[in-house]
Amino acid sequence: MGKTKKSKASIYDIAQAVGVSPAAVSYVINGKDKVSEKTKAKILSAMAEMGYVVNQTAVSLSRGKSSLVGVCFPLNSSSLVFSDNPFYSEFLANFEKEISKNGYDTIIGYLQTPQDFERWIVSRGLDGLVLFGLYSPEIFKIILAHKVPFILTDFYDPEFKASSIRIDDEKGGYLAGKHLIELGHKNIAFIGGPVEASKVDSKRLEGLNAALKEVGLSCALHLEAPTTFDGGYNAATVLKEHPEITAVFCGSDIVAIGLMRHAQELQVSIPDDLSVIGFDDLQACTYVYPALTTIRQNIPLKGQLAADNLLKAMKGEINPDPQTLTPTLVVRNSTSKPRF
Amino acid sequence: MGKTKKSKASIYDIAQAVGVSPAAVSYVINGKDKVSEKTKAKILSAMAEMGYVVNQTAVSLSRGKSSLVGVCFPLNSSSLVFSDNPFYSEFLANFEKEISKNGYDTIIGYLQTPQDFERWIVSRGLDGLVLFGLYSPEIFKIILAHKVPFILTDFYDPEFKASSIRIDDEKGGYLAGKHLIELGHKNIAFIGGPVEASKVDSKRLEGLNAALKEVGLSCALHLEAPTTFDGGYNAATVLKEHPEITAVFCGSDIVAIGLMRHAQELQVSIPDDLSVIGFDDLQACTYVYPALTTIRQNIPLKGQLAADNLLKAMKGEINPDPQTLTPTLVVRNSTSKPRF
DNA sequence: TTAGCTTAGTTAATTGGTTAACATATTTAA
DNA sequence: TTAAATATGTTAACCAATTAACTAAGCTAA
Repeated sequence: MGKTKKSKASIYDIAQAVGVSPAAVSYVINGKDKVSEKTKAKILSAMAEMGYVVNQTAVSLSRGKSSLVGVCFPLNSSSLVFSDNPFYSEFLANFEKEISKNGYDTIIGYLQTPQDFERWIVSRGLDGLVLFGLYSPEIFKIILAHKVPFILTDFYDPEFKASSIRIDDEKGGYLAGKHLIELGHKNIAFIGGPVEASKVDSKRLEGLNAALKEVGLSCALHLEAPTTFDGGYNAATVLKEHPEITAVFCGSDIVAIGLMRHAQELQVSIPDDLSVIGFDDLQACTYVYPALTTIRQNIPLKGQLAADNLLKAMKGEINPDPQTLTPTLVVRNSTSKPRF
Repeated sequence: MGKTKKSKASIYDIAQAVGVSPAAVSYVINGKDKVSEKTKAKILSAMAEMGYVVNQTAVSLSRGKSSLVGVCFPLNSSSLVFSDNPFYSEFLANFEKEISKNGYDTIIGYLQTPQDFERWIVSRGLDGLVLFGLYSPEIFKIILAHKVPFILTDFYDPEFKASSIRIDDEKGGYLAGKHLIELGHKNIAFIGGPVEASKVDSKRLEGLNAALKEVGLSCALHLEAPTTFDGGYNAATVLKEHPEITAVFCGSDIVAIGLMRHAQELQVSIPDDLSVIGFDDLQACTYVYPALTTIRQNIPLKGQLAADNLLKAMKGEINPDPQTLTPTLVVRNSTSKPRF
């Protein structure tokens, strides 16, 4: 057996080895210009030799900053949202990559009650928060009360003085409409979430309507359906009763995928009998047959921007205007000219 | 303006308000039986009134335990793995749910170098680690050197004295083979990852072979393909040249989905001309047409077991035998009797 | 020459909670 | 009636950093 090495070297150990005070070591670690080059070199080499790694816990306690940010996925919505959607893995990976460059670590939470939230935020002393979608007023009260910088994703309310990131849903809807119109469709339907629940979908519908209006058309049919595979699946039966409709714009890819699936089972050929366009550009768009034409949002960019905005927010730079990403049209095989 | 409340109450504040020592407050918080009911009640009510929330950072520092566990997704593999696979969101959600019940928070990391790893583990003082798949020997050396309890997921090496969770790949392969045999198939192909890279897939192939051997058959064709949509897509051309093959078992759903897609483009009808069975049971299995028959692994259970095993490992209870989950057959519409 | 400024450090309080060791007061047992 | 045991606390060292305030030596300029 060799010497029993202490499992972790502290600045005290380094200081003792070099023969200086712990403060000197701390100054070197933090790049403060208070130590001579000679001493600095000695400290640095002792640190390397002894395998020194800073104890973030101690730093957090003494500085009153945790260098920890929380990303929260609410549990009150349908659990489908998380497991269905590669969106979250992809967002998280890109967010983490960016925020970790700045020395922050990411903690995740699936919280339900305001009490859970408070415990989570306060006990860990989170420096910042990323919130998805809508939370209850009680939860917002907690967040606001503790003055934790936070950013909103896929949700925007002018009432909140917070940075937020969203996609230009209206423009997305417009692009979808334009695409269908250019293909020659006249009777276009929209399938989206219940209006009061999904502001996002109603914006997408507005965009569609704007495109239709430009050419003197209007939405032929507006179906409400939950934002799930089954929601789209069930909508197919209604569509089957409206043979005059030659194209559908779905507020989400997942709905479009469910719709296509059932349509095919009902002998409705896509895109020959019915053109379908979605929104999001999930990976699954390329798996389905025919591959789904859709409006793409750039998820990696969203993750990166979320990190950038949160970093700014933590410095007190809050941009009350939502940061809006521009969606793009991705044409695949689920849309074509109408038959007649 | 009201009174300027201190932003966070500490045990000192509580102690002062009640007129006891901070230690008494600490004992109450930790349920130590050292304080009279009367005093305890006073402390508890002061805590409630002053909105006391424990400072985990201070607890971590003084106890030398962070109550933080890390879940690490390696970056060196194809990024597809993460964004393609709802597996990770789903695993994470269930893992977090279970581990948070025991007072741990989850921190995520996408680490690359051994140095990144070391900084991550040591500086936050992580109490435990969840690792996915295979890491470099240098990274394992770091982990072992710091004696952090960890568990392995989807990877098992008897060399490591660590708990691990995997699925019974061999049994899964057997179930797939059995299903195809019972449908009457005689010429069955296998598509999987390169043998040296994917131990998992070779186990699955072994299971298939075992089932075939029971009825005096053997694998008609073994194709190697990367575990991606494109890997499956490209394999379809080879299969087209082998009309005698009536069924394929793919080592992963994603490969099966790519294969089905191209097969349909090549006018190979599924399941009439070719039965396809996958492995994993991704959500996408129900999106594709026809819905994919597959071997299911119970992801929520996997997340929960990962948490349970990690909790045990942190108590020093390491089970060197891998914990093996049993896969099940999920029959959908991509498999049927062969035409002839 | 001497007051004043740098440079290169050190000292010690602070962050919030834990816990071993100690101190009384009260109960119990002999 | 005492000694021992129990109940109910308090004190203070400790965890690993940070940082304001202090110090001493060396240098500069008038």
